[in-house]
Amino acid sequence: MAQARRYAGGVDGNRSLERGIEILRAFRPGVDTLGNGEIAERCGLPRSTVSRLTRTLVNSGMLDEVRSERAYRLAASVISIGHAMRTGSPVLNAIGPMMRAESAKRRLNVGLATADRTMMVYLESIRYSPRAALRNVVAGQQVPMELTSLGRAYLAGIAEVERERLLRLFKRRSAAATKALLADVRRSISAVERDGYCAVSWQPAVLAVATPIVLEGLPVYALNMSLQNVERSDALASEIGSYLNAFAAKCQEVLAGREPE
Amino acid sequence: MAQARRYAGGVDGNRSLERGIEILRAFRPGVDTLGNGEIAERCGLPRSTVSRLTRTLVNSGMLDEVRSERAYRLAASVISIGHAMRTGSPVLNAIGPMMRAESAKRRLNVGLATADRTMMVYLESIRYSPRAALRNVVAGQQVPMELTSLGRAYLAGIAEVERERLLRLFKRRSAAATKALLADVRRSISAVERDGYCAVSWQPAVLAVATPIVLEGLPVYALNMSLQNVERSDALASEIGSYLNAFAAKCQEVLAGREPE
DNA sequence: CAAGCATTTCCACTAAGTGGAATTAAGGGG
DNA sequence: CCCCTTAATTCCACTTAGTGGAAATGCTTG
Repeated sequence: MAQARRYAGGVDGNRSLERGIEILRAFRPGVDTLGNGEIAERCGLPRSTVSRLTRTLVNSGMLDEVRSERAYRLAASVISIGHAMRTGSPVLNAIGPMMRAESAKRRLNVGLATADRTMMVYLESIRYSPRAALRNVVAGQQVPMELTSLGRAYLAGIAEVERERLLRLFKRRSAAATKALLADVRRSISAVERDGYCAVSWQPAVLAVATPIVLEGLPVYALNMSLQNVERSDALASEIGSYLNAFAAKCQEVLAGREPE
Repeated sequence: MAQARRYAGGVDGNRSLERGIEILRAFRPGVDTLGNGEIAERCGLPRSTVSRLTRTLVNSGMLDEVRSERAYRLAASVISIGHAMRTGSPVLNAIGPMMRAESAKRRLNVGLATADRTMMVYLESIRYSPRAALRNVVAGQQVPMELTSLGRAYLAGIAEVERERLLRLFKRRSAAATKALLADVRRSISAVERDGYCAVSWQPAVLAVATPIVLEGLPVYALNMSLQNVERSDALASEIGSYLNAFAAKCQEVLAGREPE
C-alpha cells in the first residue's frame, strides 16, 4: 500500500535515512558525545530504533563508539566528507583566493557562508591579523541567521516565499524580543536592497557588513567583511560597505565566467 | 521473518541508511558533482533506489541539487557536521595547540590523523613556513594508508587482526608491486616497534616521520612531522624521529591526564 | 548484594522500501 | 521544428526490511 513515500507526515523519501542524518546532526559544537538515550530524546525517536541506527552509523564509519561512556561521537570520516565538499565547491574555489588577497589588502576579516536550515555556515572565514601567524580558516562554523549580517544578506538574496518561511521559524523560536528583532531583520533586508549591503554588530565590538551572492542554479551565498575592536559608526559601515560592493561585483564577474564549469 | 537485521549479507543495521551514507561517500575530492546514474554505478545500487535516496539527502540538506547538470553536490551542512567533529574531538582539543607550538619550535610540519577505512584522514595538518602567512590547516584531507608514514604508524598501533585485515585489502587492490610494497609496510611497522617511529618519503622531496598514539577507549591516531625540500637521509630521519618521540610522549601524558573528561 | 536505570535484543506485525517496467523529461541531430 | 536517443523519475505489486513495545540483559550505585 504505502509506496515508499508519504510516511508519517513526510512528503517523499526514505525515513530511515532521514532519521540517521538527523542523528548525525544532533552532534554539534558543545555536545561532543551522545548516548542512545539522549539521541532518542533529542530526535524524538524510539530507543530501540536509535540503537539500531547508531549501530549502522558506526559500521559505516560515521560514528565512533565510546564504550566507557556508553556513548558515541562523530568519527573522522565526517571531516573527510566535509573536505570533499570544500574541494568541490565551485564558488569557494573561484573566490577563496580572491578573499585571501582582499583580506590582506583591506586589513579586515572576509567570510563566505551559506545557509544550513536556520543557521549560516562558513565555507571560509579569513581572519585578518597584523601578526599573520594566527589561524585563519574556520570552515564549518555556524552563526544564527537572524542575528548576523551574513544571515540577513542571505535572506535578502533568496526567494520571497523561502524568506517568509524562515522568518516565521524565527518568530516561533525566540519567545521575547521577537517583534523588535524581526523589524530589525527587515530593516537589514531593505538596506541590502537599497545599498547593496547591510551592517550588523551582533558581537560586542565587531562591525560586520555583508552582501548576498546570487547565481543561477546555485544556492545563495553571502560574503562579509568585518572588523574587531571598533565602535560602530555609519561612516565606517559605509566605507566597508563600498569595499564589499566592489569586491562582490568582482566575484560575481568571475563566477559568471566560470559557471559553465 | 527478517528482523531488521542480516539483510543481503550484512550483519546488522539499517540498509537504507547504510546506502545513503555510501552515496555521500561517493563524493570525494575530484568528483564535485554526481548524477543519479553515476551514483548508481559507483555504489552498485538500482537507479530508482538512488533516485529516492538522493531526494532524501537533498531534503535533509546533505546534498544540493544542480538542476542544470541533473546532478548533485555535497551541501554546506556536511562541513558544519565536520566542524562539530573537530570541536568535539578530545584528542585534537588537547594536543592541537601543542602541535602548533611544536611546529613553530622545530620549524617543520606537524600532523595528526586517524583512519577512515583504508585512508588516513588529517584531523589537523600544520604546515610550517618561514613566511607565516601561508595557509596552515588542511583538515579532512586523505592520504593512502599503505604509502604514508602516518598510515604505517597507525597500522603499527592497532590490533593484530585489524592490521592483517587491512593488509589483505591493500593486497587485493594494487595489482603489481604488491610484494615489495607489503614488505616495505611491514618493515615500517617493525621500525615503529623498534624505534618508536617510522620514516617514509612517498612524496618526491618530503621526509615524513610518524608515530602512533594509542589510548584506551579511543581510536588509534598517528602523529607525524615532516620536512619539504630535503634529501632523505637516515641521520635526518632519526633526528626528527627523536623530536617526534619526545613530543608524542608529552602528548600521551596530557591525554592520559585529560582522558576521564 | 540488591535495586534501579539504561541499553540492547526479541519478535509479531505490517507499512516502508524495493526494483523492474512504464513514463516522462532532456538533449541532439536530421 | 520534430523525431529520436538517453537518462532520470514515477508507478506499482511484492515482500522483506524495518519498526517499536516488551522482555532481557548489563552497568552502576546506594
